[in-house]
Amino acid sequence: MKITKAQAQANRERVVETASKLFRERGYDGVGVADLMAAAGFTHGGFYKQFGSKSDLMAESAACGIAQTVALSAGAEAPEFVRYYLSREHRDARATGCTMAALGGDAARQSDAVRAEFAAGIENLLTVLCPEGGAGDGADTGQARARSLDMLAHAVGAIVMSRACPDDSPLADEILAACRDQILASMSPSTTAGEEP
Amino acid sequence: MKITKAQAQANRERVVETASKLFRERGYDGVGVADLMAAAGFTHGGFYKQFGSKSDLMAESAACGIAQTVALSAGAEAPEFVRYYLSREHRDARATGCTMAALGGDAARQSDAVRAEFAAGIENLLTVLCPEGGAGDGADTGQARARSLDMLAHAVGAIVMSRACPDDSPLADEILAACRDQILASMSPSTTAGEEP
DNA sequence: ATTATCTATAGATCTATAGATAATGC
DNA sequence: ATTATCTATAGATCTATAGATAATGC
Repeated sequence: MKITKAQAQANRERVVETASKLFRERGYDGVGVADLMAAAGFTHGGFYKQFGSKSDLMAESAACGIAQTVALSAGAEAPEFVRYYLSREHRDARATGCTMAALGGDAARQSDAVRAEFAAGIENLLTVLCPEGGAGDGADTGQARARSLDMLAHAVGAIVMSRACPDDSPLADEILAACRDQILASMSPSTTAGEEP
Repeated sequence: MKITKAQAQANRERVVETASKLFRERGYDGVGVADLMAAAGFTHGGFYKQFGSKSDLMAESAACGIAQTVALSAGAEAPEFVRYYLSREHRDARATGCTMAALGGDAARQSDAVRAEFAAGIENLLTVLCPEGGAGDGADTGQARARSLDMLAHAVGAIVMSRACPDDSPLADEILAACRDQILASMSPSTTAGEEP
């Protein structure tokens, strides 16, 4: 019943990826260790040789999930990304969609370790969404960073609110459309400069 | 051990209000029936004479919680409400703050009955946020309604994202400030008309 | 010999129900 | 007599641990 070291490492990664999806689908409290290990193809006893606790895995799987969103957004133009993020397809694909939208509310009630991974994920996403806002400390870079944070929270809120409505609810689609139009409109006039007086 | 009919009704309402707060603080799965009844001052056995199931109570307490936010926003000017909603005080007061921000993510994984209460609550909030968008079907009322939905999702997203960061994280405050400034700026030029070409 | 995984289980939950208790309201 | 609440408990979870098993890797 024992396999190679490399296989063991791959098995561990499979557990993290499976957890990342199951948690997004059912929430942190909606997935038991036994459930999760069975979904990854193991028995639950082995879990505690791979991870210190369920909470440790939650932090690791959050980092894994957010990294997927960062990788996805790195290859896309901003409006293209917004159109995907605010789509019905993304809203309805909870298990593979954005971790912040699926688990942001749960994260608020988790350990600081889990929330630190969320914060780190947001910072990583910022370096991709606004590369110019990374280093430096001027008013322009601060402005770009603020606008990216605002856009991100705006998009996350749209998905959260849309998913909180019943399936096939017109309101759910209305929320997505309203936010998508508004975010795209706020981006088109000028991507970097603000419109404050 | 029996009390008057009026007292029994008051007791039932106390359970709903206690649930509304405890759920916002710890999530739907974070509060057991025994916990909840003890917090309201009862033993857990009585719960099932008051409610059909825990899920029934979740729907009822969601309606109760959202009604509080509707009542609060009804008495305030829009910018005043935005400044309160996007404040650190509101973010840190989970048990008494907005139910949609606290439980929107959880609601997505609950029964259609729970989500129907969320949708109804959003509609109620809309009649308060944009009275002009209620009846009628013209382009202007549709625009006002879309802008209100957008503003609501935007504000909810800001609270969700801010709470997902560690306590005392600078990023958590930065998200609030960025969204507050952006929402206020988007409101000040013209409240009803859009800025599309 | 080491170690990745499995079997079995302890101990603590959680939802829901059954029957007892005691005060209201006819 | 009715009924709001309480006591006690069933049955199903859930996290975590202990010890067995069997293949790797020295």
